[in-house]
Amino acid sequence: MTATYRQVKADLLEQITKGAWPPGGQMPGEAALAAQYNCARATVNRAMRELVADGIIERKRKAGTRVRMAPLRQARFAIPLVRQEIEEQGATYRYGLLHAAQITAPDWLCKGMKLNAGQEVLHLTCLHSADNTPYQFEERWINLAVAPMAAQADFSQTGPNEWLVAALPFSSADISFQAVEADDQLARHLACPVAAALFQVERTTWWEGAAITFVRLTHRPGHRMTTQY
Amino acid sequence: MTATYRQVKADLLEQITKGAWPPGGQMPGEAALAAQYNCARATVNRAMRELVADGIIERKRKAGTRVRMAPLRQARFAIPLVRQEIEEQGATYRYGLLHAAQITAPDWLCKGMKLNAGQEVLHLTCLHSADNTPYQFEERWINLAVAPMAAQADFSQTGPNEWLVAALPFSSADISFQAVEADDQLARHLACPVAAALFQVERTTWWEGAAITFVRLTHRPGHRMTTQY
DNA sequence: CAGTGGTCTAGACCACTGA
DNA sequence: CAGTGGTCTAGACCACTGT
Repeated sequence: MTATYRQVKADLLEQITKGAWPPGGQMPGEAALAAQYNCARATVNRAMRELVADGIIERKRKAGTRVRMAPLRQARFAIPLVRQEIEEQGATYRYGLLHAAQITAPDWLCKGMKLNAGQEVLHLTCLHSADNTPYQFEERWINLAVAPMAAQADFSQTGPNEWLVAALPFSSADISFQAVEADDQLARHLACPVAAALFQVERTTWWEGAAITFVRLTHRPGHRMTTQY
Repeated sequence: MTATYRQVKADLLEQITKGAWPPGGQMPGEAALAAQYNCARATVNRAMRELVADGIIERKRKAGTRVRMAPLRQARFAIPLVRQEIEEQGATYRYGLLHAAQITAPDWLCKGMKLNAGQEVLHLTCLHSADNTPYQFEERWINLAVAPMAAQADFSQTGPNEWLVAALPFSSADISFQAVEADDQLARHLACPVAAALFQVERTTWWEGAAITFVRLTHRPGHRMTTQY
């Protein structure tokens, strides 16, 4: 009876769960397992590579494979596009551009985006609504040195995020999540009391080493971000 | 000149980034690419499987491979153990158990953990400090039906999380993140003003379909969770 | 039904690294 | 330096699914 890599992976996971090899303990080598499962070494290899990706085991050449001491707890979460997020809840999405202006990047922004002092950026503020109630307030700065075409783009109908995703699809980013108290501006736009606790996401997006955009997304009170692992 | 799967992956990514195949557009099949890169089909296959995992492309049998319309934006983040998180910042970790009691699960908890009404749970509150200032307030409920040994465990020296990780290492979980206003209890324990905005994590941990524990971790003001993608 | 990706194999060579 | 995982190959069969 030969085994598929899925079966091998599942069985190994079960053995680990049952404690066949204690955390930190060494597991048999690929060759041994291949013999045991009556399959090719490549099959065992794939199963074990996935277990590494899942944070269950660690492998080192010569040293062999070990069960992780503390299982690496990690989760993936989707970075949502506001429009999708709202529409998936069955609500009507509405977008409004509140303000747009070309300005000289302030110091704090230059630091975060690694801009040269005096760099021109496009500053936007927008509001995303669900069923006509404020859902997310967006404040964004776009680096005009990297994305000069943003100066001509029309953000009155479509959010800058959707424009950017279309214009520069594949990029990397730093993200941070935090809780903030609503200041006057946030309270006004999100129709909530001043000092309400708000969930805020900040994201700096990079394109070939240069920052394209920094965005601060502030959600209405009670917003939750959820995921599983 | 043959190519490794890394080279193939990198080159495909570059082609995609350059727009060689527009979003939604079809890419060449594995056989064609293998010929083009002068490598085995398995090599191309591995490269493309990783691009799928990265959310860049979509593949279907017979239909072929396409560049994703909207690149799947997703990020991984590590679920930290408070102790590690604090020690990595170079601070001294201190743990304190504030309260422990066996109680009957309240209704709202039964819903979240899918418990039978009247189920006994262990309720704990703890404080994690960094350099002797409050860092994270933990409120936890443990399902004694699934983890009866928790009733005998000593949580006065070690946090329940570390105990659980050791006792039941591999499990799945639902997580949610949100901003909350400090109530009296939180303000007292975290030494912050009432109504301060706090970053809160809630996590339900499952073991073979049954909830082991529900935990609510509330961080001191200003806490940020960060990651990259 | 036919084309595409999914997976397996048996064997090979290589790179890293612990003993 | 020797053992372990990392990767590649050439070929094969299979499963799914669009046409």
